[in-house]
Amino acid sequence: MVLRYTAPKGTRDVLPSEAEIWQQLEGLFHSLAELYGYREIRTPIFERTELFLRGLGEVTDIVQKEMFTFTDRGGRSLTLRPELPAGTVRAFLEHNLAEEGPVCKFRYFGPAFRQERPQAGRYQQFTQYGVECFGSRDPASDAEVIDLAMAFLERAGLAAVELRLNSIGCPICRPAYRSRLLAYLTARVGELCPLCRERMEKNPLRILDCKSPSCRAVVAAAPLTVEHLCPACAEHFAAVKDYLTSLGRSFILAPHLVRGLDYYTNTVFEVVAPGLGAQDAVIGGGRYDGLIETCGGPPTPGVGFAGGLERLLLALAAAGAGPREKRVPLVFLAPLGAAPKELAVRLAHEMRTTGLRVDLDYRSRSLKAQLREADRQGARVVVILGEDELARGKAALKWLDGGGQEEIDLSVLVAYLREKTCSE
RNA sequence: GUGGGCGUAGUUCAGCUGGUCCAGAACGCCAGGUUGUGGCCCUGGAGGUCAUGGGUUCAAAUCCCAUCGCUCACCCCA
Repeated sequence: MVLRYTAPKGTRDVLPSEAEIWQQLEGLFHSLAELYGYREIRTPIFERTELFLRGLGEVTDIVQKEMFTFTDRGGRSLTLRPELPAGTVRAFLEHNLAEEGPVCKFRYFGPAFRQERPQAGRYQQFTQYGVECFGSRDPASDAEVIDLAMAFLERAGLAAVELRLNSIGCPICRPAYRSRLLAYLTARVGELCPLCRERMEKNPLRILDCKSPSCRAVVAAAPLTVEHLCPACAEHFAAVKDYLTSLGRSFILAPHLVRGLDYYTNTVFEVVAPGLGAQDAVIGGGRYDGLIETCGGPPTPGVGFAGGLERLLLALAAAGAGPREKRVPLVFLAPLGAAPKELAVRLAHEMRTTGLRVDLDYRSRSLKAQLREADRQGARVVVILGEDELARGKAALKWLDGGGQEEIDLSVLVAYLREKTCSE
């Protein structure tokens, strides 16, 4: 088979059979976030490049090698958003939404783009959903965000997940911790992988997260962030844990968890699911009290999480779980002959106008073929329109789930079908 | 950016130590078995330049090279 065109690398088509699950998950996310008070915000798919440089940090991998950047005809540098929080912050500041109240809570859902080699659970275009809570420093907000993330996964049908939690401190306690860590690592630098030796300069915290066995051995005895929090951070972290416990959300302390984006402070967490291969985090998030200021706004605390829908779908498939599909009952029209077909076309129009889901086969095939088609589509009932029935002003209704067959006057057909199929 | 695996019907795959393979199976699709009755069953049918290009050979889906594509992993993240 010679294909002239294929979808671009790292992108995928959501075919009709899958689109239904997408709709359900999207709907679930919106309705649940709504219950928690997070209102939807939709921002552009591309932004000025500088926004991401500032927001994400110039030394992050995303900025250094993963952005889809282009220049418009006016010579401005634009970038397809690699994540949604930056645009959300921009809109928050641009429209002075902070004026509407001390705490602003947003949810978002939409495509994001990163130019990197695709692999299981990682795409160049993926769908990011998440929430942001701006303006609250309260640990209860951290707990709320995490609770919402977990509730969403739970309701989506993903039961076996693991919530991993850590605190990486704030600008007050982190420098001190950082130098302690560096002192420890410098003594054993020879045992680190080449990559981590480079990290010593740029981002030593990331070494804690390295998967290389030799680094893990070094890191096992390294000082931990949680042991060097300032009193405020320690208190905050303790409160987050207490809140989570009282909400019935169990978690696993992950002292080596550090997230790859510069803007995180205090709480960081991720939710991992089994069966996902190397990319097993379905949701990641945390607190980022410095982000809004970095983007040019007033000092404003924030917490949030972001998840990838494609990854969630993979996890659901691996777990053999997922939301149940619930479709509107289908009425299938099966005309036999020219005159009945003409009537069927008009009937279908009328029925659809009244809200019935109706389909028919225009190919004028045998009744057997039409019934097979109805069955294939999962129809609830077939309306058989033959010359005989029409002559008597009637139609035959065949209920496909074993309910038998009956004749109904054409004059009351639509009302009858509505009553029978729209009641549940 | 680096490394491994793979590209055969709509789908999942078999065939790959070269020769009844100008290629098979299952599922799906179409039709018949029931001159107007689905799902199960039976029968038949359609559907593939074996990713593309080149090479080796009397002979290549099968060996070699290149290109393209997919995939997994590293890096990093959703």
